[in-house]
This record gives sequence, C-alpha cells and structure tokens, in this order.
Amino acid sequence: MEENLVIVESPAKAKTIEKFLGKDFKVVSCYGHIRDLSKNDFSIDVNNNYKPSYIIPEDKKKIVSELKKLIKKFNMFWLATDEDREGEAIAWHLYEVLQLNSHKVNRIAFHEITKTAVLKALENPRNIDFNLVNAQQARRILDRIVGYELSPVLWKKVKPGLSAGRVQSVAVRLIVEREREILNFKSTSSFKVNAKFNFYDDKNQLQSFKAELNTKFDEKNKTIEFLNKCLKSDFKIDSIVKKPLKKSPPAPFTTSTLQQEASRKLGFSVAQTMTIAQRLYESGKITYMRTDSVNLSNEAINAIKDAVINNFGKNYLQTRQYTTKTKGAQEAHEAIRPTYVNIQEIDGNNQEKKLYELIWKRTLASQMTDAEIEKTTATISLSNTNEKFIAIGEVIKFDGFLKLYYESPDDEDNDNSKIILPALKEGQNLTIEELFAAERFTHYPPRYTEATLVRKLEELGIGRPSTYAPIISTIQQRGYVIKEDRPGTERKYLYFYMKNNKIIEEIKTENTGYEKNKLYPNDIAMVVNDFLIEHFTNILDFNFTANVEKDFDEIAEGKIDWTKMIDKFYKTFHPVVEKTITTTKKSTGERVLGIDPVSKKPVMVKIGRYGPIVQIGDTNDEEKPKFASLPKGLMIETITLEQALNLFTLPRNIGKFEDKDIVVSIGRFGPYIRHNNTFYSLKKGVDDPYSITYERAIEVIAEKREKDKNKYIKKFEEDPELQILNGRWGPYITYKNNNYKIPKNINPAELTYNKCIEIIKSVGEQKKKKKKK
DNA sequence: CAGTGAGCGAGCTTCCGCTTGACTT
Repeated sequence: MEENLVIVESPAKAKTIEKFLGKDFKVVSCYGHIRDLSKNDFSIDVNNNYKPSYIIPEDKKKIVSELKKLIKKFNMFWLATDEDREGEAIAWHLYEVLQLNSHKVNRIAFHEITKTAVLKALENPRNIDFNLVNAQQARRILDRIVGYELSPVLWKKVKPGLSAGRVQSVAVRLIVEREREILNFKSTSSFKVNAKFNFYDDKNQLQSFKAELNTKFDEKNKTIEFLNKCLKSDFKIDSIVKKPLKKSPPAPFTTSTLQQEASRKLGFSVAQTMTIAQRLYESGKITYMRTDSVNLSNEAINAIKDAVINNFGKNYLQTRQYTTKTKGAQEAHEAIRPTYVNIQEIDGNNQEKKLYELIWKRTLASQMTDAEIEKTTATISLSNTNEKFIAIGEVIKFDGFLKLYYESPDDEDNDNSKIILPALKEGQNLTIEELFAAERFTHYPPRYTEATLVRKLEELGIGRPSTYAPIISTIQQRGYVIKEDRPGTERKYLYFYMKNNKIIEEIKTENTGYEKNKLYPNDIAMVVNDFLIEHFTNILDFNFTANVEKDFDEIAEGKIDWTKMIDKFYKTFHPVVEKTITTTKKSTGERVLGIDPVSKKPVMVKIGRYGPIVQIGDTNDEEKPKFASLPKGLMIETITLEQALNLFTLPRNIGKFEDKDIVVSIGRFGPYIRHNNTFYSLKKGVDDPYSITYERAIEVIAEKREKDKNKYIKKFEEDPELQILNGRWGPYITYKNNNYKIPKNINPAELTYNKCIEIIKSVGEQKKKKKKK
C-alpha cells in the first residue's frame, strides 16, 4: 500500500507538482470534468427539484477506470483541482465517482505552481465546499435549460440544426448589431488642413516642421476661402506648452489579452494562439494558458527582477502587483508568464518562438519603470484670421518599459507616428512651405475580429478563458458568422494644395473599406437574432450573465439554495418557451422588395429550406412562384429589387460552341459554365456569370481542357475503373469511387496494376484499424 | 457535385466549461 495520491486537472501540472513532492506522493491527472449531463437528453428532472442525472462521457471512461484501479493502492487522497467553481465541482465528482472514504480525503488548492505554494497547500487541507459545488451545478443546469429549450424552438420556428445559448447568442448579437450599425452608417466628409513651416534658428540653420489646423471645414468653399487667406498671411509661433506624460506598462498576459496581442502583433487566430500556448505549457516553458488572473507569484516577481536588472540595469526596475478588473474573474491561476524568466529564447518552431518571445517581453515589461514623455504643443497664429495651426511633438525623456515592449493598437492606421519638433521659441516668425487640404470621411465603427470579440465578451463577463476559442468556432459552424477578407471600394475625394502662391484643386482616389479577417453575420444570424430578441429579451440581454453570476455568488456563499434560484428562473422562462412554440409563426426574415414589372407579382426575399432565396409570386397563386438563391455577397437585409430581378437572368445561354450550347449559371458550388455536359467553375472575382462574354467562356473551357490533360497520369487496360490521377494534394489512385494516397517513396508513373491493387488493400486495412480504435 | 423551394413524417440536431489528443481532406 502506497501513501498519498494527489489528483489534479492537467497532466502537465501533475508532472511539475510531482517533482516538488517527496517519494510518498504520486500525482495524477483527471483531465478536467469526468462527469456531465448526457448530451443526448435533457438530464434534468424538473419535477424533482431539478435533480440532474450525471453520466461519465465516452471519452472519459478510460481515465475513470484507470483512476478506480489506482485508488485501491493508496491510503490518502488529495483533491487538488483548481480553486474555483468548476474546480470544486470536479473535486466533488471525483469524490463521488471514485467513492472515496471521507476520512481519507483532503481538498487542497494552489493558485500558483511553485514549491512553496504546493507545500503550503498540503499543510492546509479542508473539506469539499458544497456551496461552491452547488453554485457550479446551478451554472451547469441553467446553461442546459437555456441551450436545450431554446435550440428546439429555433428548429421549429426557423431552421433545423440551429442552436442558441447564454453565451453564443450574445456573441452573435454583438456581431449582428455591429453590422447593422455599419449598414446604417452615413459617412460625412470634412476638410483637414495641413501645413509645413520653415524658419532659421540661432545658428542660421533652416528648420522645418509640420502642423495641422485646429478646425475642420465642412464645406468646400470655406476651405478654399481659408486657404486663400493663408496665401496672404504672416505666421508666427504664438505659444509653446510643454507637458510631461507618463505611460505605465500593461499588466501581464491573461488568456484574453494574449489572444488580442498575438492577433495584432503576430496575426494568429484565437484558436492558433491557444494551440501554440498549449504546446509551450506542456513542454514546461510557460505557466497555465487558460487564466483570467494578472497575478504573479512572489518567486516569479523575484526572478523577473533579476532578469530586468541583468538586461537593462536597476534604472529600469519597478516591481508592481497588478489586480484584475475583469467582471467575474475567478483567478485560480497565475498570469501567463515564462516558467523560467531567465530563458529569453526557446527551442521550437517559429510560431512557438514568437509567442514565447511575446510572453517573455510582456512579463518583463510589467515589472519595468514607466516611460516618461514630454509632449510639446506649439500654436501658430495667422495675421489675418483667428484659426490656429497646431504642432504636436513628443520626446521620450526616459523610455522605461518601452525599451522592451509596446502594446499595439487595434487600428494601426490611426497610430499617429511620433513627431519630433525642432527647438522652438515663442514669437518666432515662420514662412509657409507647404499647404494642403484633403477631404476626409468619417469611418463606420470597426467590425469585430476574433480577438476584439473576445475582448468585448470578457468586458461583459461572458464566457471563460477555456471557452473563448470554442465560442468563435461554434458561431461559425452553425452558419451564423463567417470570418473573411472583403475588398474595399474606390472613393474620390477633393484635394487642394498650394503651388506658386496659388491654390490648386484636384480630384484624387483612394481605396476604402478593405477588411481583413473580420467577422460577418449571415442572413440566418439576423433572423435568429431578431427572433430571440423578440421572444427572449432577457436571455439576450448583455447583462444576463452578470445578473445570474450574482446569484451564483450568493449560492457559493451559502445565502440561497441553488434549486430555488433555478426554480425561479425556470418558472418564468419555460412558459415563454411553451408560448413561443404554440403561438408564433415560422420566422423567415421575409422582406418584400416590390413588384416584378413583367409578371406584376410581388418580389420577396427570405430564408428558404436551402438558404436565402428571392421569390416572385405568392405560394398560394395558381401559377407556381419562381425562385432563385441569393449568391454570396447579397444579403436579405440590403438586396434591392433590381439586384433581385437580375438573379432570374440565369441560367443564361450564351451561344453555341462545337455545336453544343454554352450555359452559364450558379450552382451549389458557385458560378459555372456548362458545355457538353461538362462543368467549368468560374473563379470569384475573375468572371461574373451575369456578364461573362462568349469569347471569355471559350477561353475558360480551353484552360480547363489544358489542365485536364495533366490530370491523368496512368490508366490500366486490366480495369478501366482504376486510374492514377493528379489531384490538389498530389498524385493519387482512384478506384470504384474511393481515393487512395500513394506512399511518398513511390513514383506514381511507374506503378503497375498489381502494385496499385496492393496499395488499395493496405490503405483499406489501415482505415479499418483506425475505425476500430 | 452543379436539381431543389409540394407535403408528410421519421429521426436527427442543441448548451457551457473543465481537460487533451486524434483527426484528413
């Protein structure tokens, strides 16, 4: 019989802790929750005090049976799961499932994985906190009720397969509402005036600097009027104001801030950041990567201190402890930091190195001095009018943490690069060298990126570090949201400049509205969001989570009974579900666009069985209505009558080639040309099915034919069904509608018939083996 | 692979938070 068994949540943590403890301790991991409500039914008995029925999910059966075997060999058990709601519940589930003897169980917790913290925890065992466990059960059951009652409503009233939930529906709402703000945004323009001034300094050296006018003109004529005044004006420095500024370093990384910075600085997606961080964590290079805490252990702060002094000297050291401002933070772990701060560079792939470097820099910077900046504002007056030019310069007096780390803004375009002004004196006369005015437009609010959506959710206290990445993938998988790039459009703007003491007008063009990796709502998101807001306002409220969190806290403090809280919620929520199912009509987002001038029938857009469609004529009419699907880029919300009618011009017969018709249309996989029963895809952005010419269509056909020539590597007389082809991922064998990979060491052109059959058989067996596993 | 959108009905879909691997096209 061995002595002590410690159970933690993560295997990497188990490995580390085992090193701190003596021979009398074995540390194992339970891999998170081992018990949950069944995925396949509601699993809550609403007539029996909301009694949940828990099961051990398929993927946890193995670990549970291993744990069961293991506990027989030990005498004392230490449940060392995280010290938060979920961690406490995991400890309780372990206790129940493993049927541990209550006299032999100790509940312990540590917020940091350091030797002192672990040893200290062992000296302070306690019992399982059932209030905290109940707070978790309330959270779990509330989420199940909301998710599993709302989703079926959507299946009946909108479309099968959809989903709704406390977190995802709010995330979708944010994106839908932002898109509508953008659609309704009216851009206005004004004229911004800039100038460049010259003067000779004490040493008779020519100096120059740039300045901007303190007013913007909303009319072209006023702008010209002002510019003409400038031509006749004298310029002089009116005043110089110097102001010291301090900039403090940002707090060490949490999951959310790491995701944001990795997105801005390294271009990583939220999911990418998490997988890379996971690898760094598993190889012991960084602390736990799913955390909402900005806290650093004392040991870490000491190590960072040394690292700052070694790298930058004492002048740059300023230790600080950060406190979290995040709503609902549970702070069960430290901030994300290098395990060993003295290691500046790690082995690993490029991405791992980059992410580590980012974490290392941010961690050190957090314990460095403020940056001291001197901001100079010079005001330049005109002799013949009251407007002033303003020149702003910034000089870094002491760089402090900026020596190492600079937090990127969301929008790099708005980052006014620091201007250094020459030494200026009040009363100095200036001559104007350059003068220009450009028409500038107000910009719509920015669309969400993955990272800015995470920040917004965190701000609202919605979602947890472990769920930010999954939320983003869920709302995309359900078809609510799509992440993509969209091209901008050209825009003309007015530009005036001074030349030979005259003002010259010019029309320039610029590209605007180009979007990269932004989250766009689909039509279905708009329809579902409107439906949910109409009938379930409370759940979609941005404060819903914050409100129920207050209740969970009271349950955790033992002030209220969890079943009472759930009962109160269910008694108001469930009747609305029932009422919505029985009394509301199906929601299709239908919008009537106008009348078709040919048939004189109404034209409408709505969500159909297979997606958004335009319909001409009513379903009840004698004559069946005509349908056309909305192609990518057109939305129910914004499509015009003209655009809708245009969709009915397909399929389009554009002429005969080699005695056969060429027909252009749009199918499930996008626009295509059909000729002689062969399909030729049209690439988006290159060819438009509504306007493609006969000549261009023949070109497309010829291109594809040329490509197909290279498609066949080999055919066999023994069996025409067996072929070696060149595919997107290289050469492969195709046989009876199945494709088989060719091993890398084999030259496909030299394959014989028998060798192919051999490959097919061996690959087939491998597939079977995998299925069994 | 490149139709579809009438209507009926069977059987399916779904939540949020803890954890890691196992996945191919």
